Amino acid sequence: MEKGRNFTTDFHCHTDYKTLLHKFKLILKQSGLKFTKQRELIVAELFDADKHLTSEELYQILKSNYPEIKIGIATVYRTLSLLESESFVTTLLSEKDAKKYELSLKEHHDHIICQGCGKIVEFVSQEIEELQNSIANSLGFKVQNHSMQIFGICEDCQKI
Amino acid sequence: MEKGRNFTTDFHCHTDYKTLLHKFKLILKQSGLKFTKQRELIVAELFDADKHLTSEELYQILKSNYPEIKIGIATVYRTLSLLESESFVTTLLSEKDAKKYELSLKEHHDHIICQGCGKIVEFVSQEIEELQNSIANSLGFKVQNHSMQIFGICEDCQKI
DNA sequence: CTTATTGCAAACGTTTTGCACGTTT
DNA sequence: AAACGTGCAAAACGTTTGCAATAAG
Repeated sequence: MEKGRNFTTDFHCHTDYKTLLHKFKLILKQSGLKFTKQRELIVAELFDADKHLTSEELYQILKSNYPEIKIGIATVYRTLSLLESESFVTTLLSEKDAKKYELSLKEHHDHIICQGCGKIVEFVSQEIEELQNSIANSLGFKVQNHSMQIFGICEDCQKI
Repeated sequence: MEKGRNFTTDFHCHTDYKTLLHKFKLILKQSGLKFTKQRELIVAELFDADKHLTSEELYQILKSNYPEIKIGIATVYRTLSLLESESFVTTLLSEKDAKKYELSLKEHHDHIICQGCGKIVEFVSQEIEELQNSIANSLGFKVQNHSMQIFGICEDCQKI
């Protein structure tokens, strides 16, 4: 953690593509599901993506990167739902647009979103995490998950 | 704040209906907008509601409580958008359903949502608020707003 | 009398579904 | 061969919009 900061924006990606694919195949096998070309490419593109993707964005990327294979948007939706239910991807709800997905490769983190340009910065604060857990416990809840977004204007957009 | 807790679930509602309505009329007048029966009833029902409402729920309540007046769902959507842009209501995005609205009568607060029964408990932690602001500032963001939801299983649902 | 607001229905963007065909196991 | 997955098109869902009629200021 950087000096003087009570949070970090520095995440470690624990997983390489080979390990990820193996984990994915394992999940499929355990549920009696099949490993298809379409599912493979969806995971591959999520791995390569450097940002959160909507189903539509992912679909367009797949069509343009792999013109030789057939893919329908329904398959993208179905696969993302599957991945979400397996906690293989993390979902970000947005005010205006569609759901956005990213692989759950990184450590858990929260998001700060610029309302000007849509830029997303990820961060995690151990202090906040602990407070959230302590609050939920006091209220008798067993925590499954949480999401926190800060909405604001980033440095660049403030200059405009 | 209760002893031994680093948060509170005890909010004060600063505003009675008369004051609320006056504030609403003022907003309308300042924007050159008109005070209509439909807008009045929407605000009245939001005031009476003891939970977050979707546009559809609010529409159904209005039709059943006031069968004598005409109301269309488009008006409910338009009015909620107006109220949202004036920060008169607070919006809660949900994973599955539509947007949910509540009047911004209470102090700012966050939500913990039971995935079993949908129950929503509101809370606020001054410590978390301060940490959020300090993180955003360090990242160069000017904070406009933030939302935090914890998802879990409430005490009752854990027994089932 | 002017302007904003309404209800309606049609349009919209996102997501889901039914189905016949294809692929994986 | 059996079971699951696929693309396609249609449907579903929440939400927005164009419009002619209506109500507020």
